[in-house]
Amino acid sequence: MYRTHTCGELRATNVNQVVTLAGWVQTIRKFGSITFVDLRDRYGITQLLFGESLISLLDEQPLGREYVIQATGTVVERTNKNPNMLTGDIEIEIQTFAILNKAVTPPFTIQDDTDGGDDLRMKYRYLDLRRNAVKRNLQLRYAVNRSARNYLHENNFMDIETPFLIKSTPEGARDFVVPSRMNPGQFYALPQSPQTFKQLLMVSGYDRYYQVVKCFRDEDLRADRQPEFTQIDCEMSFVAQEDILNMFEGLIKQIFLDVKNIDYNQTIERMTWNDAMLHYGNDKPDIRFEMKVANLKTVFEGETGNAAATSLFENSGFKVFNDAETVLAISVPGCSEYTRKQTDELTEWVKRPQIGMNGLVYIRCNTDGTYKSSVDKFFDESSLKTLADICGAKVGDLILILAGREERTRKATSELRLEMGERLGLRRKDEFKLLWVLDFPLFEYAEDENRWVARHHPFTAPKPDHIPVMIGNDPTINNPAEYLSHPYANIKANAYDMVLNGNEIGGGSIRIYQRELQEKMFDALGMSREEALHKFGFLLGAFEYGAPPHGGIAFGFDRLCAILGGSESIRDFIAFPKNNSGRDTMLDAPGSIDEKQLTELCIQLQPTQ
RNA sequence: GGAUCGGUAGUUCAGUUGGUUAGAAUGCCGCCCUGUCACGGCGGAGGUCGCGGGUUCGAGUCCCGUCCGGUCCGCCA
Repeated sequence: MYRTHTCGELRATNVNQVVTLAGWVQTIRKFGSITFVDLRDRYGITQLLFGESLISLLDEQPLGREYVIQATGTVVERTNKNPNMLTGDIEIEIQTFAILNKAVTPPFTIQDDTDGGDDLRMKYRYLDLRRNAVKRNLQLRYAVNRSARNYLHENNFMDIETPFLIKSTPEGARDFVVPSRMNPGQFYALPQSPQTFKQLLMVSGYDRYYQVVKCFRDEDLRADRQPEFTQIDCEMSFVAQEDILNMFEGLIKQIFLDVKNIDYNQTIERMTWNDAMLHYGNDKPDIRFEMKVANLKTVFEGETGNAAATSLFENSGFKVFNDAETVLAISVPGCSEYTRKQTDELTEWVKRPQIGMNGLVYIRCNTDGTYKSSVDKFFDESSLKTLADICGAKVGDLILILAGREERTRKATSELRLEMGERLGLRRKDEFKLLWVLDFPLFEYAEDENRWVARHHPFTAPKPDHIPVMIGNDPTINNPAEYLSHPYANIKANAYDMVLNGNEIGGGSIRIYQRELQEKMFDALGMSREEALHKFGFLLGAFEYGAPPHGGIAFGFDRLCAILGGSESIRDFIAFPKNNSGRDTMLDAPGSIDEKQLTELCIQLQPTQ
């Protein structure tokens, strides 16, 4: 053995023991005849003391940062203790040491506050991983993994692996594709998720399945998105929505307890998708703070908005509101004293292309009970008061109003709400609020193709009482302009998302398990009978051999870890992540392949456009 | 596919209105130091200002193109 102890475990109780440690040189502090060396391994840092007798040896074999060394000596109590270190009461008085491997000077410092930028740390990820900050994240990830596995195991779930080389599916994200040498001209696809396999496992009778599994989607990336990411993928048989919600509330609570030592004993709130959109403008609302959206005038899902407000707009002569499809407002608490400069800045904020509004109207609910707005020309004091009351604004609030096309306005209002929540410090990283969002629409209208697409995926079942609507109606959209009045537009899915602090951390559904309904679904998505058979014949066939009612959920493992770790970026929680362009800068992947490999695969490259 | 910000010493950054020899901190190297733990002191080395072109007497600085990276929209569950 190279060592008797790790660098994190020696304490005052070990004094006088002769120990051997092995690890990396963190820092060297020379004082003429004595030298201190901080030795680091995965478990911690221990101070080594090289005394006078070792001076000449150190001259012959000088140490450097990140050298791997082995050192033997006696544990002694320090004269100057360091209360900031776990091993700060002791040091090792070295008798012998050996350099196991030299190291060149790393391109950035291996410290908690490194001087290296993201780019460089990714290129030398194996060095970055030595840093505490990154190590802590990976440890947290492992803790979440273990907690989830324990809980699922205790509840009879069985970990079953599913293949990575599968077949391309038409719906959903773009597939990553792998050429098959043995089947020239043909390709595997990497799974976007093990969705159909886990359903087949249900058909096979493995009534509780889980997997911590890689999924692949070839879409453009963000800070919180990777081309390959990990899901905690689960499926259960003989369950209705309520059973699933209970089971996985248990899972997330267990993770909170094991990983964060938080006893999440409050009821997990439930909200319909409609309410989420109406009151938060968002299908994954952050409910750590209120600031709900007031629907002054709205066309969302046939909602008419507030009649009093709407008629006020009609009488005001203020075209912006009166002509707008939708007028939404939020009441920002305690901001009535915002200066002109601040409201102007907010106006600029909503006018940025990412938000895309034309302007912002505000009403100050002054502390003296008066009202002052940016549209005083059109609304008298009593009208402003009426609007403020409709918005539920209190004295001291600043009401922010956006108007325009429904979809954009709602999204912008949601963004504005989150931004104001952020500015007011209402989105605390150490506060956790879970929420179920239920009753999503089953279908979404795809304008460019004039057809329905599955909002979740094509295996999601409608709410039980909406099944007849789906079966009894022709999915064809004859009049694109009025797709909203098509019966399919109102079919709700038996689906659920788990939301944590405004992030979707998990989502799933009760599945279709009857061939007829599944065929109707493919039909509704504009897939021909032949195409459905070709792509999903195996699933339709399986449903004929006794498929049990089933449903499941998948958690975004990387993102869950990031939120629990208080970080914005999932990259910090992945040992070897890819950058914004899907590149691994350490490997320099993806890369080109040999002509020989291409020939074997019968692949000819085209010049890039 | 689009928008936007950035690229200067090993690293993180500063660099004025276009003007002499491009700076700081940190890291690195050398010397000194027996109690440091962000050690300290003295000295030193270190630059294709991403790349290509243009404007100009003169470009790190202005313009065009290009490559790389960050963030966001579209896309994606």
